[in-house]
Amino acid sequence: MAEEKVERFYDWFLRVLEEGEFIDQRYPVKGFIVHRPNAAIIEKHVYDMIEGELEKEGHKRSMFPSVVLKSFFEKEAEHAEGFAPEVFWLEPIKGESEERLALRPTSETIMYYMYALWVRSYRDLPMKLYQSCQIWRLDTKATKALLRDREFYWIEAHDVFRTPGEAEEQVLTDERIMQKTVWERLGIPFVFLKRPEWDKFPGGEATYAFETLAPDGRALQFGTTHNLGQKFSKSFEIQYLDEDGEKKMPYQTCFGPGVSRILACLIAVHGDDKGAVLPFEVAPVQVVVVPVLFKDNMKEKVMEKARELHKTLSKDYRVVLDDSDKTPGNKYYHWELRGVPIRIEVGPRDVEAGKVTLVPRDTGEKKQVPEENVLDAVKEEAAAMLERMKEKAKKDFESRVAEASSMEELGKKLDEVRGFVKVPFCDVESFDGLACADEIGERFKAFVRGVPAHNPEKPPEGARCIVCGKPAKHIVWVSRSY
RNA sequence: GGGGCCGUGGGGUAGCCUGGCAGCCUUUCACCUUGGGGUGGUGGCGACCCGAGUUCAAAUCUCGGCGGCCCCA
Repeated sequence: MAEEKVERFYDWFLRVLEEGEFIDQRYPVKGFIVHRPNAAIIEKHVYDMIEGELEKEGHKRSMFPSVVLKSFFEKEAEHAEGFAPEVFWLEPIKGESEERLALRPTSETIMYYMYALWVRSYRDLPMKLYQSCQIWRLDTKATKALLRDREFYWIEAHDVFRTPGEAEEQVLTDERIMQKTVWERLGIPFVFLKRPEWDKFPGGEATYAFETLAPDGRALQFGTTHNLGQKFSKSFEIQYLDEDGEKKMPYQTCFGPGVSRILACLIAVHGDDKGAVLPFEVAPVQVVVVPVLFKDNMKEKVMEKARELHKTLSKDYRVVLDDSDKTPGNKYYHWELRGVPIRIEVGPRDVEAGKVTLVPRDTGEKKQVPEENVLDAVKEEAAAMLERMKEKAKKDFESRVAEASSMEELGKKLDEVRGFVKVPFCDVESFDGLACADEIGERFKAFVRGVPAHNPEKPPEGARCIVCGKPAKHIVWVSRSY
């Protein structure tokens, strides 16, 4: 299956994105790409989906400035140090403040200045705001379309709580939001990993990441959520007066689902050698009607039927009638590349039988359905298709998680399964394990991604770190990554 | 920071070594033909990264610049 996708993933990926008119990367600035309608419309649906869930969980939409004062940026020391190499700085404006401005690489230091003004009383808490926006990070490594750009689109939700327990609870809520959207509705399987101590968000107490697997075996992080503890409330002086009349510092979390990355995951996880395969809910075109015309007396009848179908289906769905003069086969390839979930063919045979031919994108299996049932048939097929896509993706993901108990075996398994390899490891909860992680990095170009946030596996009795041989405290997930 | 590779129509490429009308595939446009898995044909639009040098003549050789990609620290 899908040789090209696996063997030369990025070539395949770029070909689908460009030929399918999802993106155009000819804009001549490295790391900045154009999201064409086919991409932007999917991204809009992904935004709607996640924003909807955030709002159900009590978040309110807002919009903050995209520039940050240097002095604000530097308030939280670890944060400033961590992000400094990736910041785009603006030239100071003549005649105005001498202080430099940065384009936001993330918005903590912008939003929390305001939070300090807004949070007064325990009655103001919890405060839960999100914004959908783009951010800029000057990544010096090789850029890769949608996977590693210098400008990307995401949502960031920033929450403020009275208690550390509420902050911890929010991390679980964030995970549930991703389960309900990225997995349930988009069919992208993922693992929710707590990052090692040395790989935390700069300025946070704990970092959790959502990761799926690209076909080439590299982990693809499409979101993170951080428990910030009181680090930012301290440096930004966010305080509230509690019921007992005491001034207190709140606890914070922030959650960042990467919308462009989720689009990349959709293409990477579900695509095949013919191109993209999109979940019905987010597809820019959900159904394409292809009339099959012959130069005979049926021609007009077929066209008429096709127009009728287009009209009927358009009541409920995003539909295109492809009445161009290309041949049918050509149209099939065209729409398959773009990932259109359902194709409906109408030809003389169908018209005579009072039926239409319905073809789901994932299997390509044609079936005839009575034309009066077409709306229901599309609805049913869309649901069935999502279930098949989920099942297939999940099976693939699970088949690419392996275990190893030595360095040699780790190297072997990484190549073999093209995915995650679980190994006994000394320590990810302090910097003690960093040297071991570095060695894994050096030998295999693979990284200790962390341990599952829930029910982490316990190392068996007497298990030892595969690098240093000290007693293993954890079973960690290792993989190459984007 | 060190090393390597490469810039030719919208996309992919040949030509470069050995200087001589820039070829092919794809895309796109028009017309005809075809139409249940990329129909065939005719015609059209469209390119040598920039600058200087050598030469009768430069995509090709030399020098400089700009841009992109890859590998290593």
